[in-house]
Amino acid sequence: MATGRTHRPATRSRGIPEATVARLPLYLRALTALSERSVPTVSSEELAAAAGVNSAKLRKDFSYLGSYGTRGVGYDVEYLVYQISRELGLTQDWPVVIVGIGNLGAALANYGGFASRGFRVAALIDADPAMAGKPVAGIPVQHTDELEKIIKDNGVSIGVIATPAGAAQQVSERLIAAGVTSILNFAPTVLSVPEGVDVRKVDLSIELQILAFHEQRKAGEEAAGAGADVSPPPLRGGAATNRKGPDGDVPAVMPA
Amino acid sequence: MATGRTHRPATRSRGIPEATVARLPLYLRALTALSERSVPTVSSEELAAAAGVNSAKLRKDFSYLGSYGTRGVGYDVEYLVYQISRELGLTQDWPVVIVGIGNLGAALANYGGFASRGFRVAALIDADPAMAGKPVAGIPVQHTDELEKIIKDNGVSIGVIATPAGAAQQVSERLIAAGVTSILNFAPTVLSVPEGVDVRKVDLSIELQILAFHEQRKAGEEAAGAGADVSPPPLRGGAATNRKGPDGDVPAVMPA
DNA sequence: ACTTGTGAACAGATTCACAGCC
DNA sequence: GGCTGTGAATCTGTTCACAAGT
Repeated sequence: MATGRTHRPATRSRGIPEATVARLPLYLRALTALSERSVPTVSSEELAAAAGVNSAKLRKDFSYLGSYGTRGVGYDVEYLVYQISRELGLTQDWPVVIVGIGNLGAALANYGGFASRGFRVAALIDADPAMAGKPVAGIPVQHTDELEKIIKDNGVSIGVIATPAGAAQQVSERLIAAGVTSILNFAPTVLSVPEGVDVRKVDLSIELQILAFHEQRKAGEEAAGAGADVSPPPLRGGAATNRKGPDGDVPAVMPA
Repeated sequence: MATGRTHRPATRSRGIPEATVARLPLYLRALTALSERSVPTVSSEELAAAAGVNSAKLRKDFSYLGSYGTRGVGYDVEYLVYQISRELGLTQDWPVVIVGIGNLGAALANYGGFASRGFRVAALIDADPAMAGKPVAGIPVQHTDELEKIIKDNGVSIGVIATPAGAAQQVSERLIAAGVTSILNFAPTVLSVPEGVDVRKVDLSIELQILAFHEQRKAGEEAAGAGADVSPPPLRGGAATNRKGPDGDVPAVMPA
């Protein structure tokens, strides 16, 4: 097995940190906006502001791609747009399929930013026979039975799952068996997939819960600042070790 | 222990790492499923598998919340559901507004997982006067003019932005001015907000671009393993230092 | 015997701060 | 003078491995 070194940073300029990869699309968007306004060059400071990050981070990120700037001047906008696009693999067109054309699937199909940047909706797939043939966003919906054929005929390697949670795992298995190796999952489930398949998930309720956590904390600090006590009735003593409510403690959530 | 120390880990059990917070909703979902199947206890190993993480990470995460397990046995499902819910602030109900009732906004409004877990759609808001009064997901859409009043009357602190990119910044400013302190942004823009306001973003095209990056890399490694050359025409020499195409290099993207 | 809880080691990401080049 | 590129320092997160508790 001399191949497939997925872990080590390889020789050198390969092995861009994951955190950097996740920011490249952000930079690309900001650069595209500058390009449309025909701005020729931009400093790390300006670009960082536009992308919502700090400039040291941006420079470090770019340093993984190569030395694409000019000291004392900044970065050439067009040049960088090309380099980042290439690094992200957007100089080629990726056909994607969307499975599950409910409200969300339809919204995704209609989303413009799709086509604009290297992606093409190759097909819409839904399990409901009544949907078959109906056009959504100008593309006729096809039945799940056709899934394997569609994937193969179009050389699709990226699939978007927008089905109900219950169907997602099975859909992912069919996609993968047919040749898909990257999945964007909107269904609120953990997908289990074989080694080598990438999954990214987008989950509304998780995001809201994270916001709620911080929101609650803000309320608590505010109250503390004003002199009120933060934790009124529920447990959690102040002692460092040996907490844990023994048993009379789970208040009105459902248990016995 | 004066007031509002937002940065240091405080005395002790405050200061749950951000990465842990982001996983709590995942654990909660897995636990809820177990709870529905009336499973009384679960080991870190089992729960970790269900949540798609490894067990050491899960135990470490839980250790930030307190000692809620029993050695040799595992965790009590109901008890943990309650503790995590409380930690996330889901024992109270959070009213949220959705601004921008296009395809996506409607999909979000219809999304069930919303109401189920501590969130309540208090209002739908859209700038199109033609939408006003129309019910979406059983809730009548209200006009943007009412935004401030709606936020204040309902004590909304979490807003969801599903408008086009161009409107998002302005909408966020109005939400914040009216009292919102957490925003979930689906518009493909960087929002700039004052200190103390939390923003999380969900961006389809960023996720796809990250997948494309890995997809491209897979294709490259495969080719390399098979003996083919990875980088056919474009630049990027192999030399370690002193790269950067001097000027005849930007191939057919748009520049001069 | 089994599983949690956690220090300690490790790995990854961010920030600092400045040398190097325009 | 101004701005990039990057080592070094720092911070955050993950994994290991085992002592402690049931």
